[in-house]
Amino acid sequence: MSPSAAAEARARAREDVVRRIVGAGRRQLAEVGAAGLSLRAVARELGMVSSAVYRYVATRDELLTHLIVETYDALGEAAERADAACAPEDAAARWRAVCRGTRAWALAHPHEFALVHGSPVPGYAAPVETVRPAGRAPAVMGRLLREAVSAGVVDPAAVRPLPAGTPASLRADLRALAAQPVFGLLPADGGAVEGEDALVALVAHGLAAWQQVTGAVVLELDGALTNVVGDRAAWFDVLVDGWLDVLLPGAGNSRPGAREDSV
Amino acid sequence: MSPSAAAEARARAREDVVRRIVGAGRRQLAEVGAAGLSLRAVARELGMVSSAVYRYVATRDELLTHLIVETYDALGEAAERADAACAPEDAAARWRAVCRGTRAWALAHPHEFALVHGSPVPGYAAPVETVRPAGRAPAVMGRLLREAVSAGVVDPAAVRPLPAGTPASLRADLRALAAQPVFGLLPADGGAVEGEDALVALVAHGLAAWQQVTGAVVLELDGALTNVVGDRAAWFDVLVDGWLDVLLPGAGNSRPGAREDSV
DNA sequence: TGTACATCAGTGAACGCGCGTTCACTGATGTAC
DNA sequence: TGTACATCAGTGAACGCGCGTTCACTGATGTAC
Repeated sequence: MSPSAAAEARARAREDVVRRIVGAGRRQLAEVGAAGLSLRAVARELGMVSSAVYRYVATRDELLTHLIVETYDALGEAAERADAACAPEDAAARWRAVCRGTRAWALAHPHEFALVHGSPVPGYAAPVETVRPAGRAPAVMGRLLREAVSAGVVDPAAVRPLPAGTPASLRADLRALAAQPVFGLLPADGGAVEGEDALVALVAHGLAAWQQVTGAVVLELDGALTNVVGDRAAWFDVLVDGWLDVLLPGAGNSRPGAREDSV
Repeated sequence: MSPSAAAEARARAREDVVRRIVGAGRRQLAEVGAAGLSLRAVARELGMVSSAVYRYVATRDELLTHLIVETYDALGEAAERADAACAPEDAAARWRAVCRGTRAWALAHPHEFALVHGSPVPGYAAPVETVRPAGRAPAVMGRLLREAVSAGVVDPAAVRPLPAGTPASLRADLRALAAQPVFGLLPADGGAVEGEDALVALVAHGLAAWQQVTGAVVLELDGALTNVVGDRAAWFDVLVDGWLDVLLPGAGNSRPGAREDSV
């Protein structure tokens, strides 16, 4: 065995153990939630002695960070998959699919979802590595809007404008958001574009819709709908459909309404 | 001192100590969050020995329940106060005030807000006493809508109907919600009412709006807007104003837009 | 008016628990000469 | 080919911590006769 080959094998083995540790952490997380996650329990599940884990993970918080990154990725992948299963030109179907996919993933992995969208774990501050994967799911919605505009599915003239009283600072923030690669609706260099106001307004609607959808899922997981609405999936669909008018105005997208299984 | 007077004095003293315990718990909560709340720390803050607390509170979970009830009440009171400060006939102003008041309270008491609207504390199940106070803040929005309808500010004919595909079970849930005392938009006995569909739809919009507003606050506290929007208050106002068209259609409520401090 | 008794708030020690983290160690594997 | 050495995964004991909860107790206060 050549020296480098041996080193590679060692590295592979290391990575494998790290994967098993993070996997055990994820199973723990699903059972007891982030606040109850413990390195000792992870070691126990893996049949290691607790101190051995420290060969692979420097600290409990580092394990948490791994888990957060993995969670964002899994959530993003769920959104991407739901999107990819639709006909690319059917923006309304894509929007619905992404929303439903997000909700389904969250219901299947409540503790993991809470880890990234719940109250922060006491004493833990999310490090930088966490920021990039966090954008993966929102990016799906962004791409969807961008493609709808460039395909002419959305009529910019029909986009509801921002309220007259919107402060300039907020307009600037939203413009910057529209220019980010995620949306790519405006040139990043800040150059003027025809119909810019409408595109900025569209991004604002997209952000609002994302907040509505994500917030609704958080509240549902929280039990906020207990004794209020029984058929939560149907209610979620109503919520989601309510945005179609706003996100995809013009071109006959208005009030597409009915689900496949509707009455 | 008569026997009963002595008993009363003892009872008053007891209540006072319970109040101080819950107060210390609240301060703890604000500092370390619900997961970190400990009876021992509460006792320490009060200068008692930890076992003495058990004279007043049977268990850590009972203290948590006290805190949850208090939190719902404080949040409800904030909403009520914001509402009461408005001219009763100005439904749009009331809606904005209630939303802003809710957000302001949440920003001022993030851990308490997370206690009732965040991921549940591991191993804690909210008991029944918790249900009634939970409805206090939503009730404010309900009352607002009911009064807007009965004062003729809302034109039922202009209310956007539910999507055609809404399942009957969901319609029934929403109808039941509309008939609850909170809304009081439909008779509780289930008797038919003219324009019932519109009122049910209005309640649905109210529920959606409540989810949007509450969800947006949860996500903001979570840091979801970090590096996205700087002027969060202005963004929240845009969100809130966006619902006016839907919640208060007709009678010139449409697009009231501008804030007092608008450009 | 005085004494025996009951009530009950608060004390202090102790229980058993699980945690994160450190540290000196063993033993296997691969490397250098 | 054989021996001395380095690397490093995993061990086991220990540290100090804070927690929830129990229990036998002291001491003050008020009650009954």
